[in-house]
Amino acid sequence: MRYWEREKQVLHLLEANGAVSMTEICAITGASVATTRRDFDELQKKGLAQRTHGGLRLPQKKEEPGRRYVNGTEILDDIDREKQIIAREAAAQVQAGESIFIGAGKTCNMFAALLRDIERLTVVTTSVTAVLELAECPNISVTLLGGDIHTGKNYIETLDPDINHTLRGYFFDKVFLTVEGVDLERGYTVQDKNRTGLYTQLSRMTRRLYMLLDSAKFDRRAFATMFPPEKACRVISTRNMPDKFVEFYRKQGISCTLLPIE
Amino acid sequence: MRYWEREKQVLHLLEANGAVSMTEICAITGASVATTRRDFDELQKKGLAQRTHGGLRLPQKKEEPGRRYVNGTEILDDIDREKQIIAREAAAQVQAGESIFIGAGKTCNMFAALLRDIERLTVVTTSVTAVLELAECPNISVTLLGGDIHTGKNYIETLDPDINHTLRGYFFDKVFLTVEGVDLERGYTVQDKNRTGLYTQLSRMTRRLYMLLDSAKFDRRAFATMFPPEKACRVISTRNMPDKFVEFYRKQGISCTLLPIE
DNA sequence: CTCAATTTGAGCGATAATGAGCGAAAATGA
DNA sequence: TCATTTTCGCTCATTATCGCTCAAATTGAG
Repeated sequence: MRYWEREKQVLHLLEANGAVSMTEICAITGASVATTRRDFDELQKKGLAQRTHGGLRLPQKKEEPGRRYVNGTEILDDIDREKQIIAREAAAQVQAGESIFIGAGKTCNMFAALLRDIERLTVVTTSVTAVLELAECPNISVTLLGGDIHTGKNYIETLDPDINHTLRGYFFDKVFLTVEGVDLERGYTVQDKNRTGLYTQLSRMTRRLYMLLDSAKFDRRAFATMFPPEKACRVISTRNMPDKFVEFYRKQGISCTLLPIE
Repeated sequence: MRYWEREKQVLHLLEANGAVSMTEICAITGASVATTRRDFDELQKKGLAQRTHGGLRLPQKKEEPGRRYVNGTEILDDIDREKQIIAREAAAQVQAGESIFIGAGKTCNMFAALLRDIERLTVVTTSVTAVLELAECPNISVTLLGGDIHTGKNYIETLDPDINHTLRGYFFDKVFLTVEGVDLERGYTVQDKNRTGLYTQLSRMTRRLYMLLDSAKFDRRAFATMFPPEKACRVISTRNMPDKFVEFYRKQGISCTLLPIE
């Protein structure tokens, strides 16, 4: 049986059942598992099916662009669980009447969602998703900084390379940021260079700069460097933080909260 | 039975009964409890179900305060149907490569959602909800103007009384706005006075200012006046527009599209 | 026919899925 | 409340599948 015949067969069965198994197809087409495997790879490459262990399934309905269910706080894996624990600790630091800045990222979304009951809170942010968490809270005054929309996996943020003049005259009791990576040599790094200007400026506009770092951030380098790791700030992370970072922060005298992972 | 078959079975039964038991599924699929347990974990991780002792339940959709599901495009009544028709006509006016401004409101949300496939579109807006509709379209450059967050029934917008300096240097091919009310004496009126400055400025920054007016807007007065009704602009509305408005616009030589309500 | 390119099949260690067993925790019922 | 039963979470051994490479078979061109 030639490969186009096999492909036709596979697609037919796939259409009918929603999924087919490797052994099933091998039996029907008479081809070896190696060949069937290659067929499956091919079909996946064409986007006609999706490979699974032991078989193929119909490609999941693609959500329309822009219509994606915006949910930047859902816990999907262990790293998300870490983020949630970190967000809780960060939220515990915020008190009524304070003015804070919130960065963009999933941890920050979770963090924002935990602030709803704090009285007379003033929040400034570049995160559209964080705004969604707080928009309807009458006790919280939310200001969204403007700029071009950039979309990450779990967040939407605004980026404005000339943002600094907008911030003039503000002072924050606390600033909460996440980054894409931390590295002892390169420091805190982010993917978009337009963020570095804002974040660096923010570090000068507060006495309490919190970095929220889950364990996926350590020893990773993103494109643009913001500031060196010894820059004075407070770190909230989990016990998964590698020893060399723990030691480094301790040596620098930087307050470093390591939360247990329940 | 492979795991995708089990998943299909489980989801099917879950949909039908609202809950399934572990032993039940084990019997049906022929898999061991260990495997079924893992399946359940997987489904919970995907957010498709919620684990309980001895089984699975449908995830309860809880509406936390502030976490209200932001859906600014849902059609709930006849007025919404009008808005949808108006939005479609407005979207038909937009061409590839243009730069447009979108205001805040349900009609504008619907309008934004219809722009996703237009190539090389530049969108500037104060509507956070409109941004959500367009954020993930790579063909569209979206800029969100900053400001304080204000929440309406069907939208979230930013308001900045000093916005005008940010707009300096921009020019829009078309500007699409809605208002809270139109009145032949008072003109276009909105609830928040901070919007009038921006909207008045916008009317000077384009040659094509479209007003999107459903029939609930006529003969209503909101708090703040923006500009008089004879101010040059194009109107998109439905045949429900009262005759005196039709006559007025015609006398003023203002282009006025009256759409049939299907 | 020869030779190269493509397609297929087989073997290999690595990886993922599965099933069974065990102590701990939770639900059940007196 | 306490004892019993069920379920849970976890680990470990087993099995199936995966990804890969290399050899054999098939195909097509000169």
